[in-house]
Amino acid sequence: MAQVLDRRQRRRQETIEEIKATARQQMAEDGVASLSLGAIARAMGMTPPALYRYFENRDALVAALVVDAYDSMGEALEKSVGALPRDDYAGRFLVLMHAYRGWALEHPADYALMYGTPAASVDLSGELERFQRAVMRSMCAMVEVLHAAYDAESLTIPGQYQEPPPAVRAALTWMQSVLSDEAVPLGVLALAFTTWLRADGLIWQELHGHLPKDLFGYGELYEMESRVLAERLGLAAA
Amino acid sequence: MAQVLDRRQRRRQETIEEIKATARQQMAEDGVASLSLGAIARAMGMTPPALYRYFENRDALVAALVVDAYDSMGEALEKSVGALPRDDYAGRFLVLMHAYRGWALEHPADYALMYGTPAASVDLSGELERFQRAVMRSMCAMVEVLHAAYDAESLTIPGQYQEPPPAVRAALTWMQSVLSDEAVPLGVLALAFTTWLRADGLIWQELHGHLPKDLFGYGELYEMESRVLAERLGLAAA
DNA sequence: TTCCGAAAGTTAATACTATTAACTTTTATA
DNA sequence: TATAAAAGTTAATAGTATTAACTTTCGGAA
Repeated sequence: MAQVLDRRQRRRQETIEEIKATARQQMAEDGVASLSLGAIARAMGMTPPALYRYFENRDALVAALVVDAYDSMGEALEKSVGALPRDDYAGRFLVLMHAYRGWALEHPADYALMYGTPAASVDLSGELERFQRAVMRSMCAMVEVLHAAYDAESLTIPGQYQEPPPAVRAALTWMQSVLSDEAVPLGVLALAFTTWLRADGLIWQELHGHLPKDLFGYGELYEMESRVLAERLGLAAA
Repeated sequence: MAQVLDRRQRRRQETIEEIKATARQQMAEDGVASLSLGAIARAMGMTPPALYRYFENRDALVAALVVDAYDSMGEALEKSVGALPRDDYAGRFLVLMHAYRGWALEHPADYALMYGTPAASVDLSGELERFQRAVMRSMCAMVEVLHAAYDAESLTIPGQYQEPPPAVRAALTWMQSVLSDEAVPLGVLALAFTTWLRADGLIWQELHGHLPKDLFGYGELYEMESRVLAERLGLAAA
């Protein structure tokens, strides 16, 4: 009995993965906006209503794709710093920044899903926690790098970050709890957070901005900003 | 004859404005994604096909809304610095940053239109130049403030910004030409650009991020970042 | 081996969307 | 007042998500 259910559930899981894979492929080809259940079903040799056996509706599928995207990104980030020695703080920081943009450029549709407007329409109530944890996972790698540098006294935290205003402090404390790492100083969290947001601004502009893409040396600009940041943070190289 | 056309064209222009106003209102209420020609027509007491007398298609309407949004934002930014004396560089900078976020929070739908994914699907060929000029207008105010500070030797430009890599240099030169202000140093342009992008990252996260909004002191975080930035740029107060 | 029940998938239908074509009304003037 | 263009209508097409009802498939139990 148990085996049977396992078997069926395995096939079911395979179908779910195939649906998501097909959806990702179509997003990559025609953009996020044109993600169509009909097109997905057609590509899989099914009829559209069959998809509702696997996802409650279109939004549920999108939500699943978003969570997957965060996981994929988190994995890529974690892998990127793995090769470098733990005390090469500057190196790990730069590799992480580079990997962040690299992942975004390799998965533009997923990135658009994570940070674009469609995500706002998606209902996340119910699995909100799982979602927020997925978001925080992508921050985790940066927090680790900065935390290690902090412990080695190789991180200069601006004064304002050490004594943040109360509302900011509350937010950072919440982050601490989600990361389940009460030891990480709030200043480190603040730096990690604003660093990612700065990267987001640059990458989003590169992917979806209205300035001539071919002309703009976004890659060099990004690397330049990363180096400036590493220097300012006082991160030591190995 | 001329009067007739003028009269007709004026009525036509009024209808166009009414369409855009209705669209903006609906976006504000139900989000950008649910912008529907049918709903707009219904609210105006028309039938949907009538709208095609004024806009070639849905994308053309969206494009017009985006250009309008950039203009509105540019105007708000210009107005914000108007009250302060020209030599209060830090004050003008902070007011500008504050006005930027303020406008975004007051016009979330327009902001989503400018930076969100729907804009990417919109075809801008044809009026590309007009569009890019609209984008650059919002940068203009920041460039002016920093340029004035630069001339007064009250702006510290990081070394990397003064000697940017070639591809970045090309982009900045292009910006110079669009701003039709060849005199503004490239370092100032680079600073203005990256400053806006940083603001974008914060604001976008505040509006469309997946972290608990009520908990996050985005306002205080933004002001904090602005102050840190002003200090780092070496901007002098009046 | 047959039979049963659940899972998976189908067809048909509803309600929405943008868009085009063809037709009608309105409008402003020559 | 007749005319021509502008503005708006109805009708139709093709696409979307979604639900309901029906059918097939599948895996195990009697």
